[in-house]
Amino acid sequence: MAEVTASLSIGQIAERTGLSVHTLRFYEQEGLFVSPVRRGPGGRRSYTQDDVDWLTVCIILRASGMPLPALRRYTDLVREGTGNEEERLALLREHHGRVTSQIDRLTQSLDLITFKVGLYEDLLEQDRRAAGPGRRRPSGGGDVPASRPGTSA
Amino acid sequence: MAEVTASLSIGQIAERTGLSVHTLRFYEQEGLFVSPVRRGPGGRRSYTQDDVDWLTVCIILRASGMPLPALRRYTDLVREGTGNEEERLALLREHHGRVTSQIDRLTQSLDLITFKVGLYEDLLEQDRRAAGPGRRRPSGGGDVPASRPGTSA
DNA sequence: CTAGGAGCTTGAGTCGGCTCTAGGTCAACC
DNA sequence: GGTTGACCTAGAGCCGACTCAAGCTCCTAG
Repeated sequence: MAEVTASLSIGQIAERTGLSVHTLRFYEQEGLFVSPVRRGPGGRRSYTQDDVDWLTVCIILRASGMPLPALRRYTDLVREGTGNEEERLALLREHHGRVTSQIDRLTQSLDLITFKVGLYEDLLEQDRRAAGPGRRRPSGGGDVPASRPGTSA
Repeated sequence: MAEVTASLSIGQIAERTGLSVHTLRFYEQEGLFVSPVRRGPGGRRSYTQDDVDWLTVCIILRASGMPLPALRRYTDLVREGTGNEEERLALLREHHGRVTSQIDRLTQSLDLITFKVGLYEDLLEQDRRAAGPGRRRPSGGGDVPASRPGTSA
């Protein structure tokens, strides 16, 4: 129970968020802070734990592909205070949709990749088993050039 | 059984892959075709169904975030023919890992987003129910500025 | 015979999201 | 009192992946 509202330097924020100091200044410029960043002696930025918490949310939203303009809009709404919850909800729902469909796309892609990995594993496994008697297998993993057209996996 | 190895124009390829003609030429320049794109009369590019199949794979790999250099490397390996299956497998496995961890990250982010959507839904629902007797709720959805520090959702 | 439309090449431009540089202030330590 | 080291500003640069522009060649239809 020592630090109640300790003020943190940009370097400390960088440390605990994983963002670079460059990025922190850039985000500030982009309006991604709910309350204007205070300044300490010498004009140095001074942050609070609240800023870290907000940045944590921002980082998660960015990591899930929310574009900066959307994030800025959301920040604006929060900064404006209560009364615009419908719009915040709409924004979050839209992003929710984007993320789920992105997960779907990735999952589908993953199917193909897993399938191809399986093909190559089998192929190499067979090669290894046929290694004693000097056999040479001429076929590939579905990607071989000059294979029968229309048979690519 | 009409078209055995019909040759397709760049426009037709664009149509059936969804890539733009610009992008097709760009991909060619980037070495993303297994066999060199043939040319028809007047120097026009002429593609086959095999190219479409390969592009389909490329599109899926790109959609799952494989960078162009990796995709080029993979293409190179396939072009070289049999003998490098281990490296192809390694490449695919690495990408497989990237994709699964990306899905994990997105799924985690989705948790937060779903949670926040829930908060705002509840909040608005309460507002709606309290609408008769002229009550005004002063609190937000976990993002409100000037809420108690450390309580942001 | 000419007007469109599809294609060609080279090279530049765009966009999102950082990332870095240059040149300066300031406080603290040796 | 000089040299770090963290910070400041304004603005340029970079990277990945396209995307477009200018100026040309064809072919085909009216």
